[in-house]
Amino acid sequence: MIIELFPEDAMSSTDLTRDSELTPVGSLHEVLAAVADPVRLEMVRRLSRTDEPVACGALYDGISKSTASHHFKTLREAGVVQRIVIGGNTHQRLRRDDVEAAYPGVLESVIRAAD
Amino acid sequence: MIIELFPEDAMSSTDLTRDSELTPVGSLHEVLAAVADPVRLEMVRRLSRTDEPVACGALYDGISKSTASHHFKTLREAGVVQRIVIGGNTHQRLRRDDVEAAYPGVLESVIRAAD
DNA sequence: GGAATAGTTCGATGATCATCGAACTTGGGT
DNA sequence: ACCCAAGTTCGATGATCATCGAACTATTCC
Repeated sequence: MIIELFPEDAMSSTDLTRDSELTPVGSLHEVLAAVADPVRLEMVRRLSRTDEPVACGALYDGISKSTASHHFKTLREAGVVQRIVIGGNTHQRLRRDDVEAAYPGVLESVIRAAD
Repeated sequence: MIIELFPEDAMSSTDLTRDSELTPVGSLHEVLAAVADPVRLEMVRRLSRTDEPVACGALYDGISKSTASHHFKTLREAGVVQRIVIGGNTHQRLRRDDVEAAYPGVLESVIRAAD
């Protein structure tokens, strides 16, 4: 089984084997705007139920693949999630500790409020 | 000196003497969307420096009165601030405790992160 | 190699929203 | 009574963004 980790903004279809350097967490405004959207908040909520990477398909209902992909990108660019490929399948992992370090308490309290 | 308190959504220009029943704090999505905007976040940040109501004019720079009024309305409808008239001048008061009760830690951590 | 599956990207579209100026209202001061 | 200062409301405008389908890419399985 192959596990690949993507740097956030250097994703191109012909460049899939970069090492796992993570984008810094975005501005407070970016993070808040990311989790303010109901669809993305639900994605974050589901991700928060475990510390494991979660397959994309398990993170949303009722929207198209392309819309979901757009929301993943927004979350990734804000530094809230990280894309991880496991055995050819894309997963998302919540960057709990990174966001906590940048903005202590923000993500945790939002997740608690969303439950 | 006269102090008047407005219920959030029953504000009309001919109805200025209602008692001070406060709107419940809005949904998590409303609160997050309210503080996600940079202009409104700065308003909240300035309000958080004191527990007193603050005059409108002291809460923003570089935008028009009408734009500021729009942002105040958004914050009020989300239940984040309350409008208070003191001696004929409009002030805003941060509803710290109400938001804290509804979504523990959210507003406090955002304010701390904004400083 | 071919089919099937998973995800991304690309336009396009419609909705939401931040912004402004202008007109209006209200309250205070002269 | 009159004016001035402070806020609100009303359209209008431009920007941003959520959404979709379609086309494209990549990976696994047969």
